[in-house]
Amino acid sequence: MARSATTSDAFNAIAEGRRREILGLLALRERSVNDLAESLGIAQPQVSKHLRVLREVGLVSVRDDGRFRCYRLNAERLKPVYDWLQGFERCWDHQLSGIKARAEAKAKAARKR
Amino acid sequence: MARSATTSDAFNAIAEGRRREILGLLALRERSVNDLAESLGIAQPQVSKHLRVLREVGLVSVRDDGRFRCYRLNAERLKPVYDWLQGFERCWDHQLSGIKARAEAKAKAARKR
DNA sequence: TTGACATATGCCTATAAAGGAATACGATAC
DNA sequence: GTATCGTATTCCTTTATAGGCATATGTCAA
Repeated sequence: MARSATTSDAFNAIAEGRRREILGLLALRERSVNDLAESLGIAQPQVSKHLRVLREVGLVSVRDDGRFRCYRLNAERLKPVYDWLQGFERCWDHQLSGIKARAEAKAKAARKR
Repeated sequence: MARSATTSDAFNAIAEGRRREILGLLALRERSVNDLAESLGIAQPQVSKHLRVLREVGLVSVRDDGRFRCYRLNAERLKPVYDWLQGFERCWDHQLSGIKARAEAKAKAARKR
C-alpha cells in the first residue's frame, strides 16, 4: 500500500512544509494565488496544487473576487491536530521536570562529596 | 520530486495513523514490540518498521531489556509541532468568537422585528 | 548446543506525491 | 470580439511509501 493521501486529513496535509508556510501566510490575512506564489518564491501552478490539497481537507476556503480568488484560512480544522498533541503536553512537562530533578539530584550528590 | 520522507521530521512521521496510535500507547508506559503489535492488532514487522521511522525522527527511544526491546516516548520531539500549531490558536478563537458574535447579532436583529 | 522466542530486515507490489513545463479555462478591459 | 491577466489542470518523471510474507539476527533457557 502507498502512503495515505495528503488530502486524507489535516495531519497529512500539513506534513508538507510549503503548505505550512501557506497556512502561516493566510493566518495574517486573505491572499490571492499569485500573491502567495510571490511571497513563497515558487511557481503559481505549485501554489494552486497545494491550495487544492488544503481546500480538500477544509483548511482553507476560497472567495471569488473578480478574476482573483481569495484564499482564507479555516483555522478550526487545525484544532483536531492541536487537540491530539495536547494529550502529550503532560508528557514533555514530565520529562522536562524529570531532567530537572535528575540534574538537581546530581548537584546534591556532588555537594555531599 | 516525490513527497518528503516520513523520516524527515515529526510532521511527516505523525502523518500516519498507526504511528500516532503507537505514540499514544507509549505515552502511557514503555512497551515492547510484540506488546504494541498485539494492542494495535497488526503484524510485528509493521510495528518494527513504524518504530524505525519514529526512532529516526527521535520520537521514541529504545532500551535493551534481555531479548526484548523497550520503546519509550520522547515527547519533547512533538513540541515543535505543538508550537507551530499554537501560533494558530488565536485564529480559531477569533473565528469561534466571530461565529458567536454573528449569532448574537442575528438574535438581536430577530428580537427587534 | 540446540531450540524457542523477540525483533529487525529484505523483497515485492500498488499507489501516489511533488516539481517542471505546457496549456486549458475564466473573467476583465479595450 | 480579442488580447490579457489570474488561476486551475494535465502530463511526465522521480522517488518512496505501507503492507504482506519470508527470513535474517540476536538472546535466553534447557
